[in-house]
Amino acid sequence: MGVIRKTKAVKALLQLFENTDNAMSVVDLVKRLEKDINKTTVYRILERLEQDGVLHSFNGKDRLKWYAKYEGCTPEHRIDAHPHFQCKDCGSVRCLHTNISIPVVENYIVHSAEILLIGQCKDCSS
Amino acid sequence: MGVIRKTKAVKALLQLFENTDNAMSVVDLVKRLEKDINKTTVYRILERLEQDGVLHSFNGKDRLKWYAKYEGCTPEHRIDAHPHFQCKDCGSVRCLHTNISIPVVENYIVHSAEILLIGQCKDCSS
DNA sequence: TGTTTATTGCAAATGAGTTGCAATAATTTA
DNA sequence: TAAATTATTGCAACTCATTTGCAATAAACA
Repeated sequence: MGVIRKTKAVKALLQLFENTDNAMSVVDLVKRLEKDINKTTVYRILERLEQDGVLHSFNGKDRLKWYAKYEGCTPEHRIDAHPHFQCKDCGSVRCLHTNISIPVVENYIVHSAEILLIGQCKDCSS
Repeated sequence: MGVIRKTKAVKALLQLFENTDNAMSVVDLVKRLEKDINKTTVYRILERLEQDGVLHSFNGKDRLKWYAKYEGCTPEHRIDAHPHFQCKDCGSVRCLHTNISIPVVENYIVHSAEILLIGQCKDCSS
């Protein structure tokens, strides 16, 4: 578990996650930071932050890579994973704090689970 | 619900799904059929077959599009979705016939769920 | 048969994510 | 503190799955 240097770029990225529980796609993050940070750097910082347990990543229905704050779960203990919800109208993604138990499956050793619920968020259904 | 013409290309594709319960990635299907069917055509036939309820698609951990036979579930009734399992060693994907109940989530209308379990398959763990 | 409609192939485009490399910045060591 | 080592960043070019436009062909229908 290396130490992450709090460079200017790292700080700028972390700041975007500070005031929200929303997940953000890398595409979106790259766009928001493109004036200050290079695309490649964004990808690499996110990778480091995930390795260090600050963020976690998963794939959206849109097949983009999404990141959100890690909030407690350890990499070894992801089987009772929290689901993510993606709104099919606006595309936004949130971590849900409902834990879903994954049953033991015969013939398969399950290490982790990615649960993506798809539907409509509050804003888009009203 | 349109009728799918059983063209030569459609038949060739369906045949690949006939004797297996495995899911197949589009990349793999394209490769297997490249002598006879154009890549674009493969993509389009798969789309049609999904619209017609013959196949269903989902995303793998590898961010590829995967297809498998549909087996009973209707598009309107996917909430108690069956999970898919992807082996992180060999990359193979299977539909599991274990139904997982998705809890009702406040503030979100859940239409469907994508549950991907990641781990080791029988072949790779022995 | 002639006309409309669906299917296919091809080439080129799109766009997310990655790689190699040189430049810079931070840290360590002498 | 300066030199040496190590980590971070930017840039350009690349990879590769998926999509698009368009013309050619095949099937269905009148």
